[in-house]
Amino acid sequence: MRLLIVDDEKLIRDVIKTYAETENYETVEAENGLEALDIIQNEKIDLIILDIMMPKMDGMTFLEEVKKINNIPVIILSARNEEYDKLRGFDLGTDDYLTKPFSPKELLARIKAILKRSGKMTPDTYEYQGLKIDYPGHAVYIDGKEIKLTLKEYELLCYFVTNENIALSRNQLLNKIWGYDFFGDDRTIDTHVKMLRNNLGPYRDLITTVRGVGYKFVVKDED
Amino acid sequence: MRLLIVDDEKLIRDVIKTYAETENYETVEAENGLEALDIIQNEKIDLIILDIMMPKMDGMTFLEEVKKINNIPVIILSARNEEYDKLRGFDLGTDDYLTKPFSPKELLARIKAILKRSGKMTPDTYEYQGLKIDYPGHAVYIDGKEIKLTLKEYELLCYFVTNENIALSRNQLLNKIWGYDFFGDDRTIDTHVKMLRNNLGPYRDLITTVRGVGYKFVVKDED
DNA sequence: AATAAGTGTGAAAATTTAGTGAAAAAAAGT
DNA sequence: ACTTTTTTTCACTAAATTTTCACACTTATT
Repeated sequence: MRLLIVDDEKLIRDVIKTYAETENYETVEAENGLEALDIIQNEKIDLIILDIMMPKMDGMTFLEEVKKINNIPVIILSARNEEYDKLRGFDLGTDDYLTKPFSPKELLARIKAILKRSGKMTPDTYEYQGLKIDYPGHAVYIDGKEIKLTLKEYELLCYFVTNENIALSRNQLLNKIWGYDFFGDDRTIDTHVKMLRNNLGPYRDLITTVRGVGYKFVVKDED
Repeated sequence: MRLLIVDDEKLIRDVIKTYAETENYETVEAENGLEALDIIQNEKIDLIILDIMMPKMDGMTFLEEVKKINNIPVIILSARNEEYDKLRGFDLGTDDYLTKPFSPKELLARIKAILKRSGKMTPDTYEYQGLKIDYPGHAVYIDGKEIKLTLKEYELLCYFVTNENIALSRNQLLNKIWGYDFFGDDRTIDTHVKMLRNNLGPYRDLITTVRGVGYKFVVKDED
């Protein structure tokens, strides 16, 4: 879950960021509407927290733009009694409104609520047949029995399952799991895939090789 | 029900006290954080009403201490428009926030609400097999015999048990237990975990290490 | 069939990480 | 002021993880 925090005051951004991170949300910050627009066009953002009072491109204008471009839910922050009326006209369908000063608890509660109803809740487990990943517990089970994976193997598996049926190049895997600053050997991945496959036992074939590209985690729809 | 009112202005304490008593709450007063800390360590308090702006030990510091020591719910009072970073100390669990000037009626409503839900939500003991934590008493028992833990060990254990089966990163532990302003060594945690494990004796294995991440308190469901 | 390119794999080497005891530093008691 | 306790840092070790690499193997191409 990635939240975009749009506020011109760094202090407020920081506070929100701090609390958001305790709930394991990733955060991205923007200090004005222009910056924010740029971000939502280039990154995947699940929810925007927007201070309506800002210099440069003000909140209202930004909000209009967002609603044109796509449907990311927005939580609007505003000083009490400020432009509440202006917001009337808005379709607050997926959105929420909060007056300052607000308690972080309240904000987090609303974030949770909105993400939930917009169907974007991160599930905390993944399951496919007898394969189960318990994300909070950092654990993987096969037919109910925990299998022990190293961190890299675990990360690899998680990345695979969030990209079911998509071929992932070695480069993609390196960048996402090892980070952009890894300058080692491509083939390191192969070794990790090997070990992951071994650990997956009966499910080892879910990871297929895409020759000349990389690997793919293949699952069949089970309707 | 005993409420602790922490505010440097006697006038406000008196107002709150008066109203609280109409609802048959007992009240205890403190005019600064130090005094208040002393009280919560020596008396049974069910709810704290805390003015965030105070001399001596200010409200935030006090709040952090309270949250470390035990789990008493807090209603925070604050002048409107006061800086938001003051909100930082929130434990988002059981607290509430109220801006001055507030109506006594509103305050009482929140008191009632919090006491109601904290009555249900905050059990005052934790038990798993022969391991028992007595929160109000700040004590831990193994098979009925008290074991003596240092404060950090106790805090660590409490945080673990409230996050059963969830892998906790060192960072998370540092932030939650040491506070966001601790800039020491990661490995300090390891040492404390070591000591906690030693003290847990037969239950030492409940704390498992999650390599590359941190630690996890693992309990098996006992249906 | 020969060749080239890409992949699987086992094992060794390099690196990282966690457990630990002991010392230093800080805090609390007396 | 002194002792005791708690907390933190640190260095060393053992162990686990990660990476590299050589060689066997597979697949695609000519």
